[in-house]
Amino acid sequence: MALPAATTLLAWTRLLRAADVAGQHCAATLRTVGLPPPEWYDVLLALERSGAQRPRDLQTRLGTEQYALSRLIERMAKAGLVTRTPCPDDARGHTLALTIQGLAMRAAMWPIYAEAIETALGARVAEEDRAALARLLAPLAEPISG
Amino acid sequence: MALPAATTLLAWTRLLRAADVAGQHCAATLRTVGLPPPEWYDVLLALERSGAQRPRDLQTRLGTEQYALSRLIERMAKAGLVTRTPCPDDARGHTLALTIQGLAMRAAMWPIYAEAIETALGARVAEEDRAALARLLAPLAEPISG
DNA sequence: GGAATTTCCATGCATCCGCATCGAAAGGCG
DNA sequence: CGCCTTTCGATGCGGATGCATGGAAATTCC
Repeated sequence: MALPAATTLLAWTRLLRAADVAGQHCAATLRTVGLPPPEWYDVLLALERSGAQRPRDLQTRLGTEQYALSRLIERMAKAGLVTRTPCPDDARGHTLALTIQGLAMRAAMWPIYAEAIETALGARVAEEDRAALARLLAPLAEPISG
Repeated sequence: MALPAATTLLAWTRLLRAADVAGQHCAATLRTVGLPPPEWYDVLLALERSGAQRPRDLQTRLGTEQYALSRLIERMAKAGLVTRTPCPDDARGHTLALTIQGLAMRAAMWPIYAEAIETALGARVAEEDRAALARLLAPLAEPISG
């Protein structure tokens, strides 16, 4: 295994820094207006887009750790945004579904979240560069050794 | 403020995902061989490269939150990797310096860390693409509105 | 010089995360 | 069927994080 080239190290530090800056900005923006953090949005969106589903499916879709998702779901259920109903054909699990409030919350979060994304990324990179960036990041967004 | 374009959203999701995948891989690699997490490396490297310095300087250099750095330093001091000596010309603060063990720890971490970076990034993106990626990420790694 | 402000660092508290593990159900296999 | 392995989801526990705040020293301003 070769040691990293200079371009690798530069890309590495910038990748981590850029994601941190952007992520923090979004989380902070949502928080200052009293809305839940971005990961709640991801769950709400996934349930809205792909319909009611089991935690395992959500876990694969979002790429979160099992225990992290378990507790995230618990908090969101406590907040009345999702429901956990027993799964008919697998008594181990349950089916997650959005509530009306969950649907409303996603709708309420979107404008704020969208503007934060625009500020953190859209407004700072030209259109053609964003396309190139997305293309270059594609392989890195895949799980390692898969 | 315009809402995000499609390329913005794609770049956004991939940026966060890529950084998470890469960061997790590195942290996990270090942990499985019993070494401290990546942020310890960053502190050790900064102290080695730029010499003894105050927490504030380190904070600016690394872009961490003040309280996070304060507690990180405390853990590293407890582990014997850095020392905190009273600052001669500012009685509020102190000067951070590497110990011999801190120097040794950075040296011990580097091969493992480097290989993890190579696996997570270097081996998955071509040389010319890494250069392009670093260039495209440069503006995003800067603090927002600064 | 003295008061108000700002900078520097630490910390109480609640929350969240990571790891390991657990209980329960499903699936595989003789 | 009875046993063993795998999958699903929750959780105890220690530790890390974020937020707010605190205290102390430095700086600014009059």
